[in-house]
Amino acid sequence: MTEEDKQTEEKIFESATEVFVEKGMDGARMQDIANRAGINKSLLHYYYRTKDHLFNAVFEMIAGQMFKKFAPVLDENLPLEEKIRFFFREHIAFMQKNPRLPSFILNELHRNPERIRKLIQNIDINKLWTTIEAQHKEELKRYNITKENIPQFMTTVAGMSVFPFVARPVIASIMEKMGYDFDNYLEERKEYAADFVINALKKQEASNKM
Amino acid sequence: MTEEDKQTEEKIFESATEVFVEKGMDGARMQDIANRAGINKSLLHYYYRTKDHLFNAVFEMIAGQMFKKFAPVLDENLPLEEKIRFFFREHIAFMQKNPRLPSFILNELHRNPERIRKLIQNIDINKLWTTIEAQHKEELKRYNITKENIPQFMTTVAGMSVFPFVARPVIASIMEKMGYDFDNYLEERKEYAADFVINALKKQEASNKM
DNA sequence: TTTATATTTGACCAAATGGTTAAACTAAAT
DNA sequence: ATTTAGTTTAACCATTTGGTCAAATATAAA
Repeated sequence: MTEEDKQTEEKIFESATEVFVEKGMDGARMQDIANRAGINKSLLHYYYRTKDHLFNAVFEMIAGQMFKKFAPVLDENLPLEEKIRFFFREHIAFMQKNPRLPSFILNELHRNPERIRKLIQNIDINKLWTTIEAQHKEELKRYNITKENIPQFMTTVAGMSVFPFVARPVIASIMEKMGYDFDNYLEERKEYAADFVINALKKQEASNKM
Repeated sequence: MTEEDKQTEEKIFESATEVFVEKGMDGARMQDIANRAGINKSLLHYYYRTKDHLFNAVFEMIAGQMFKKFAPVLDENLPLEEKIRFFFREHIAFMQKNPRLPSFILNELHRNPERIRKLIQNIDINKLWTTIEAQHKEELKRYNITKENIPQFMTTVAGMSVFPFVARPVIASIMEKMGYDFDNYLEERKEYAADFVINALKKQEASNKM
């Protein structure tokens, strides 16, 4: 039945997501996925021909989900400063709920770089820049953000948000030794990161004037 | 012979390093390692009993190498600002030569978090803080870096340095689309990151005074 | 030179793993 | 009720893979 059908196919997809995200493509085992879904291994091949197919389905969904999280930043009609706060709040919150996604995605992109082309092919980066520039012309000028240095700025912002999750095991261990709580650190990071970036920009602005 | 011996064992180690760093533990194949070393697969087991043993040997060497790169920052007798510049220059330069190490290390720590304990067990973090505090008491106060928020600060700095390498495929692809050069971006990042961090601190300082 | 020791190899093995298939089962259509 | 189509399963297969072993080779010691 369509109902039962969806249930099975969906269960497979969910279990596959779990296993792939946790172990990566190379470490994942089809039997493991079948076990978690509580079904026979053959069903995996019945619904998704091969491990590769199944993995692709999962990866595309995950990567899409992650990239979508960046979009609202462009839509929201907020001053740059507020957008920065908005971004860190939303992005870190999303990763708090899905702490393994960043590592998973970056990792698999590393293993298979061609995948990236497919992910970013629809994005017209020059248009993106035009949009941003239109929205924040004065602020960008004030903060000395140019088309030339925007990659530096963007990767700084992205890194501040993503790095804690990519390096989670290390950071969490060290913090444990210091008697601090990692979850608390994440919570505080939403504000700390935003403040840090905004401070850097404002100082830049001050230096500019001289 | 000791000479031949070392040559073989070393060749194995080098090939293993290549393969493990490139493919990770799960993706690496013993046969692949043997082929690159130009020797019989059995020799791998002769010198390093199992794949796990071989991997451990490689990982410990790599991780040690990476962590050592953080040490000079503490030794150097420089003002904080200069230390920050020194760190980004040295750390990014090291990773430029070994662009895959960060992903490799973080990944494998993710796969086997217990490994971290072994890596950081010798580090007395409280003592580390005392050292830093002694070296930069005034600056820390000025910039409002406390024992409570130092994890935020340290991960920010580490992230700015490491993230470009962890997310290299994504960043490089997007930059290519923009007509920019990734290697150039890395080169510029040494200064950009330092400036950015120092700016953030200085603005913090300015706000503090009010 | 002969003996003992270390090194290297090819053949081999057992387990794991992705994938196939034919049969059994379920449920809707006739 | 019977046929038909879709779903699920157990048994099976071929290949890969980490690992072993005994024989062969080279090297040092006697």
